[in-house]
Amino acid sequence: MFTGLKCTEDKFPAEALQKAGYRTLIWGQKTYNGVALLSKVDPQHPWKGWPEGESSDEARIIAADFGGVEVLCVYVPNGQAVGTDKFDFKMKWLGKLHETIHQRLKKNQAILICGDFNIAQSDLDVHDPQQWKDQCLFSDSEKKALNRLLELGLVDLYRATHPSEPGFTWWDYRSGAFPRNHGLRIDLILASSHLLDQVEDIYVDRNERKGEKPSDHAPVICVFKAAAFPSW
DNA sequence: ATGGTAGCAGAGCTA
Repeated sequence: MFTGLKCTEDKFPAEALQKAGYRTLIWGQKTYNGVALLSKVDPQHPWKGWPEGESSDEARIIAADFGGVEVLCVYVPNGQAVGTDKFDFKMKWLGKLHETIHQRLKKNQAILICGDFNIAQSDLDVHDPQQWKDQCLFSDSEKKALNRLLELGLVDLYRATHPSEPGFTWWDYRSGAFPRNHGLRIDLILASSHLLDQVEDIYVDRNERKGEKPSDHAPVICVFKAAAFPSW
């Protein structure tokens, strides 16, 4: 699962990935956004934008069914700052995501929603909750929107298995945030609750935030037991 | 105190 490709599909290394054995679902966009799903099994019923055919100008969500579990890759708008037009757009986008997930859970569809949520939910998810209080990524309205998603019946897989580890996934490029561990946990894997028992291992790979030209995010790696996807 | 860094694209916007 990838977000923030910042390129059109022709610039994404799909061929190399396919040679390495991955199926690729890509929704690219010039300069901004962009999402992709890689898999070792065939995706079924893929869609992007919004599921009922509603179009979207921004490449922020791509999904497909993999062996009976629908996987949604999301790049939630950053929101820039509380009170801006971009923040309003973020809140509206989260409303649509809520409705989309609600429809799927109503049909008992097993789902996994992973990506950059651009929201830190609790004090444990933030290096300095006082500094971040009421700021974009940590405002009450954003936290409430994320809580509404979870209340539909989803589990935050990392937090459920690591109740006291911060598990930061993002550190600003500025001010030496990574070496100081001034991070936030904003990249999440939310799942239908029955999938929690199927988690073999889940962790943040901090090594991806090191080295030459790293992303400002580190990936959350989740390994499921084979029983989670019986048809694979 | 409104900085600071990075990517894309080729200046300024977004994060």
